[in-house]
Amino acid sequence: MIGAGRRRGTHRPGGSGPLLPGFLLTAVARLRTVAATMSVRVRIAPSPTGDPHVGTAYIALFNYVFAKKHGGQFVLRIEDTDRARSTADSEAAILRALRWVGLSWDEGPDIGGPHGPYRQSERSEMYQSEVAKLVASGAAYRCFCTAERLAEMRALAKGKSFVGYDGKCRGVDRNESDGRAAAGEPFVVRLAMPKTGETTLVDRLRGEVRFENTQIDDQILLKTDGFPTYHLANVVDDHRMGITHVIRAEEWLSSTPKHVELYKVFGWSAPEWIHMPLLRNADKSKISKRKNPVSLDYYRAAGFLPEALLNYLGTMGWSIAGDREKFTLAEMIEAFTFDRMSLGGPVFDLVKLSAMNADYLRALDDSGIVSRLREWRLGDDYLRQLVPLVRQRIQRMDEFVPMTELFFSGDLDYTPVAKDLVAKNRTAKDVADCLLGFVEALDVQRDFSHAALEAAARAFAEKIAWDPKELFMVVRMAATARKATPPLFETLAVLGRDLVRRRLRLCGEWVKRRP
RNA sequence: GACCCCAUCGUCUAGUCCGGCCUAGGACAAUGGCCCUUCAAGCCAUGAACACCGGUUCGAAUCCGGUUGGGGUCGCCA
Repeated sequence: MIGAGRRRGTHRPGGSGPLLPGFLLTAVARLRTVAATMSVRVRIAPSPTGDPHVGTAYIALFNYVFAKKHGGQFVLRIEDTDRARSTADSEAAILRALRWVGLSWDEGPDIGGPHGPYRQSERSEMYQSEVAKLVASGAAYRCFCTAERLAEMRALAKGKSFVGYDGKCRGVDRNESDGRAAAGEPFVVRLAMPKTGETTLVDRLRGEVRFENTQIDDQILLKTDGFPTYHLANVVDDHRMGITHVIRAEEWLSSTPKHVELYKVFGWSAPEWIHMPLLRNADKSKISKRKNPVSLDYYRAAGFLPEALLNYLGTMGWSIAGDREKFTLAEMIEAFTFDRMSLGGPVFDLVKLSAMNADYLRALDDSGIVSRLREWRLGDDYLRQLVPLVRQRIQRMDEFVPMTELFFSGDLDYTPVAKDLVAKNRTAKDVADCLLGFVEALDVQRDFSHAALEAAARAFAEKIAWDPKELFMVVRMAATARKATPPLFETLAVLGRDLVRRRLRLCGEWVKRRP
């Protein structure tokens, strides 16, 4: 039943009963299509908790293209409900990176729009008032369980078929619940999922997907701190912002029934669901920073052209035609349809991306390449950062290029420093663990000034009980493949977080692999 | 483990909806050659896949079922 006609356009939720004659059906379908065409509104909703992710650009691209194809709007919304991890810095980096790849939005936190604010942290009252309605109607309830109890519960459920929340507080009497809340006892609010039956949804790419309700636990909607979880905020905002199509990564598919239930209890009509395949590492697991560079800033720093990256992302799961893989954004919009999606998770392949980048680079004329090089690292700004690092060392200008070569390279060859990398009192594993551990520390180090880096390095040295000097030397060699360099932290600061982390990780892995 | 999704060359994919035109096409990578002072580029060529089993059918990569395999989710993260 599901098999027939799925994933090839023919699939449309809604009435198609045999009650209408064919020509009328066609007319209705046409009307519906026109209506949908006029009203398409989609969004990308990144969480500002880290580096701008290549997966965000991927999903944003398909949202953008779909919106433009149908003359609709593409909205950028910031999902910063995780107060502990969200940073303004990360948000700015995400916007900058998205703009760098060539995407733009019709509404967003930076440009405003009729459905603002576009930052969830500024919409708290909306979630509060919406969730109050659910509690009043009994569709949601307060849960007073402590984190400790939940952890115990999960430990107990390990290996069992159901591992979600056991519903303990669902039976708490309303008066008691009100009283405890009034008395200041901390609580979260959970959605009271139906305990029987099933929830079905129609995914544009897969057709009907069904879930037994017994498999779905009572999702937290409001956290103890009063902030909403993704599930609540996303549904409330999508509804209020008039989002018609939710185009997001497949990892959301299993929580979609919770969202479907939320739309139901709110009495709102749900958007169309479109779950995109996940970008993968070479081993087919979900793309991750340990196995792939995932920061858009890395791709920029590594000299990829944004239009090449965007084109490549457009070939991930989608094809414009059987024998064609190079196309512009405009061509993609022109040709776009979800009917040409394939659902196997595409492996993100740097080698193929590089080949495509080569095509784009070589298609430029000479001065085109020159201006790209200037935008990249051969501009005054970058050169000026280099000068303080070499002015004490330079005697003639002809030494500048060889002296600063490492600031213009990508991945390095560590063979020349191989024997020095692992000191006599250390094993290769020590050094690799150290490097990889330091990279993890740098992942959350947004301030990349030399002073902040030095503080971070000293703290890390203490943590792993290494002499700071030894750590500094290992980091120096990993970041530069040399033993003699300009001052370490100034060097790292100029190289930037993406290049530094990439080199340190590669060096760590290289050391580990070496016999 | 439970639930959900997926399944064509090593990788990205075309073909699958509407079964025959598929001795399965293109691209990246690989290999060999041509070109060339060298390298790169370019050009030519080669190897490389319908996961498996069963069913439906005159005919299946294509439809159905099962198996296997891979992935995702199971957070007061998104």
